[in-house]
Amino acid sequence: MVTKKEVAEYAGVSTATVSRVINGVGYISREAEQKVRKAIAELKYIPNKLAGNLARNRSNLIAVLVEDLINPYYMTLVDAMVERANVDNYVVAAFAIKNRDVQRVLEDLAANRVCGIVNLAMFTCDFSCYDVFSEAGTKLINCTADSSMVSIDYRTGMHEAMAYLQRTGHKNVAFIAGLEEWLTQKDARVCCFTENRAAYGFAENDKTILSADYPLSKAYDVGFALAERLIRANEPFDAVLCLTDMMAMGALKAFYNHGLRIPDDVSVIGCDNLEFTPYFQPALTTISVDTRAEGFAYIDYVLGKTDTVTSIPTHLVIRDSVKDNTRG
Amino acid sequence: MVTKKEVAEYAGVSTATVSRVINGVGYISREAEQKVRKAIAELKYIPNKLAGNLARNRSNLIAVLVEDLINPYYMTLVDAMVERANVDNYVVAAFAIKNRDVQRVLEDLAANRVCGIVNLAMFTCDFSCYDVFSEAGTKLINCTADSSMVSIDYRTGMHEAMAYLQRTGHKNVAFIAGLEEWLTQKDARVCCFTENRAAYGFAENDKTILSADYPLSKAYDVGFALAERLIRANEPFDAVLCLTDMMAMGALKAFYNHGLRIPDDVSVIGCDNLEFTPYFQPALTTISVDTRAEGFAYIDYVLGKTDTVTSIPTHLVIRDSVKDNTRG
DNA sequence: GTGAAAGCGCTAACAT
DNA sequence: ATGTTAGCGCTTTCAC
Repeated sequence: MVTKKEVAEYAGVSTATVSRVINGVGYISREAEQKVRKAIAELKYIPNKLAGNLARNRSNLIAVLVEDLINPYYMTLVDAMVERANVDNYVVAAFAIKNRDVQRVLEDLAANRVCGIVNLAMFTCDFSCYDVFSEAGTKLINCTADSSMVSIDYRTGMHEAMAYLQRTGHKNVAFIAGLEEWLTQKDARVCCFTENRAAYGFAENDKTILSADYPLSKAYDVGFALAERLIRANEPFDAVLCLTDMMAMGALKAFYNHGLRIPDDVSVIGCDNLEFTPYFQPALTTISVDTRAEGFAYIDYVLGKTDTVTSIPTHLVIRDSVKDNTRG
Repeated sequence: MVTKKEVAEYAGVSTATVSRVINGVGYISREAEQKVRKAIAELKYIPNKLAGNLARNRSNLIAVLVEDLINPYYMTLVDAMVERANVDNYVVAAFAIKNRDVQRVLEDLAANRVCGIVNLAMFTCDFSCYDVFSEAGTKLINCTADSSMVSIDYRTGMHEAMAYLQRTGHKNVAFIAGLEEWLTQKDARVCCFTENRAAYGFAENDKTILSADYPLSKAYDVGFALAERLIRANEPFDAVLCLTDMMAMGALKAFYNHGLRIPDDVSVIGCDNLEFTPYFQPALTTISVDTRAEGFAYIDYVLGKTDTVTSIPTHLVIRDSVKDNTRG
């Protein structure tokens, strides 16, 4: 493969000049630029990023840690990140944490001198793991106890959802949270719910806030299991909030299996607004998160374009899974 | 960060010796190995792959080209590839082709000297694009007109599905193929169907083999649209084969909207056995592809562990979306 | 068995 | 405005 040196010789200039036109940095004469561009085109020169990365001791690889690659929410996010990173010629690779030794993965990332790590997985890990990265100046997101630079404003969407349930005459709202107990109590969606349910006229029944072991188990399995638990619990409920759309998918199935009609017998609201939720049966009413903005924010931070915390908007998307009890 | 040289000095040997113990190549005395391992541990040495990649002019990056990152089938595949690649310390990154200039993506891959490209997307591209890679010895899958090294044996699964539909008394089987006309006619699943439908006693009605523009449009949208078209076509059908599970998802919704009950009014069979198809309503009967084997095969080929063509098995998974017409 | 040294292709500081 | 050159950290050949 043709090297920068060959291009330089072909164009009758030095490698530094070639670098300058490629990186668009420093002064170049119109004439020199012409010659270099011509040489690049004619020799079909393709810069070797491997060498560049080594020289500046920093790769153009951004790592995203996810629980599992099939999760549509994370992948929507990754999609947005890829898009944003690409405009600056960075590549993002997703690393699935599940079933793998986290320590080993991190060593891999260190070995490849990734320039940033976005942790989308909720695994727990001794923070000391990350020393090597902070030393190296790697940009970290959600990796340490530091307050995150990107925060999702779930409260707006939650309030819209709760107001909507109130308006449509619901009284007993259950919450399929799915996370482990201690995580459930920290989740912004759940907190917003427990803090405000009284104000919206909902019963304050903690027995209908259900925890499990997501993301250890798959979201739809968790949703299914918790919906069954809810049914068996014999507590009143006329609506169910689900932490994620995939949990809602499982819950829908469980209700269906038990002969409960949605939304006639029970209303369901999801969260994430995954692209295929309109195809759920019934089409799911859900809280939409601006994942594009979220993904962009992560990359902008990693690339040093932002250093203020970004708030990601959410809002309720109304479809067919909530019944209006105030009408016949 | 500590370098190989520092390790060498600390251990009182040369860098070459350190390399040897790390790569497990060449002769090393028991004693030297001890010292080196000790030095590595104490200095917390992490090899710099950037430098290694440059020196051997070949990265440890395997690129996977996909239509879009949210497609669960592709991501299941990518998941398997990641797993397999990781045992040899290779990293795989997925590149979404949609909405991006393919040429630009390929240049990116070339610039990063990826060691292999697995093309899972069905985009069309002048094969000359790939010259630069074959020159460089990059392993290519599904990138040129060459017969692929990995082939999915859809015929087995299709025969099982057709036999099952025959056994359960179906006569008019439609096929939601979704691809463009010319691709539909080349698809192994569709071909198997048209070649054998008569043998299974199904009507030979080409009007119920439906094409569209997948993957340009989303699979569920295509499935939805084609199911509607099928309903309006006024051709008889008592069962519908779908090219993919996601198309089936859309089709299910369309049938439901038109008051058709599945499987009572029409039977549906999907393909791929996505992990959440049990949660479709009804739970989807579908042709399962061994995606794990498929992903492994791709990586094994890229890593030069295989050079014979691998055949990936498929089989029918029976759930609740097909009615047994032979019983009451 | 082990070490010395010549690259790999590029960047960036410095010189001109 | 352009050229020179010393690394970046590792691999690998060749000599000992």
